[in-house]
Amino acid sequence: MPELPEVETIVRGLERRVAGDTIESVWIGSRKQPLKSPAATIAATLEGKRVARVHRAGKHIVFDLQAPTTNSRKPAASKNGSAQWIVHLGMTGRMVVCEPAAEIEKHTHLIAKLASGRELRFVDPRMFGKLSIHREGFDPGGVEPLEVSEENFVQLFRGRKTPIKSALLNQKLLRGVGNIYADESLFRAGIRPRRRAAAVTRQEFSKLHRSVREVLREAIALGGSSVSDYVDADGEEGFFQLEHRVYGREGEPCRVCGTAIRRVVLAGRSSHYCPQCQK
DNA sequence: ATACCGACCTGTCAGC
DNA sequence: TGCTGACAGGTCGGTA
Repeated sequence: MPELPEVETIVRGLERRVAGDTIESVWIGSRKQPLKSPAATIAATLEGKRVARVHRAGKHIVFDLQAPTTNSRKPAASKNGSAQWIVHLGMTGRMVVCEPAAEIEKHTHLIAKLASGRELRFVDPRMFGKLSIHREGFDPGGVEPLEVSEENFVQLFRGRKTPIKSALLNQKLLRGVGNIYADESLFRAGIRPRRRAAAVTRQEFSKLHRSVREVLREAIALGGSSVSDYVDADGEEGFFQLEHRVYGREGEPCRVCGTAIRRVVLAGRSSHYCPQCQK
């Protein structure tokens, strides 16, 4: 489901709705698949903590947790009291903020009861999502596409023999770009997905750097892409799917030149491009 | 290093 | 109506 713009939209919604709230108790389902840390560790870490901030690192949602402030001054409290809850939504994961009375959806794997009376739920049918706990300073590696300079961007890919699209999807290089935004960025930059990164010119990299950031910014502004079932923390759909120029448009006319959009499989993923506009 | 493939899961949709 | 196969926003590990 979620790439950088979708996760960013969800994070903004969560920050607005649960930051400052306190997690009173946690229920975790019996499925082990979504858990990267043991259920007992997750539950024990979340319970009693205040959600100080919700932010994003690549496609990961990061909840900064802190122990509630007390009157007593314990030197160790601030150190032991902080932790991070990391949520990766995989393909179909969703974070839902709702009233306790709301029906518990199938594939609900975690429910956190909040002091405000609401609940924060993690729902994920395919269970490719992952929940984990980190002490502090979580870093998934890679650089943020919206922060990287053109120089550093070029350095990431220079000389690699891998197809440029595979490189864009490599989260250890650039974090947050997934299948949709890789295809859309390459279209705007006029580069075919199979081109070797090493064969991309400096000028094309410059264009790609701009395209990636432009596509991500526009997508965030429209609340992400709702292709099948994506909704944000408020249950709202995004609208960037209406702006897709190649993704999911196999056989349809290119919006620029009218040529039929092609689909090929690259690294096991559907890849869409215009054979006329992209070289 | 790199690239391809299956595995991990469930759901949906097109075609017969 | 129901079966089958292809496909889905992601990542990991194995193998050549």
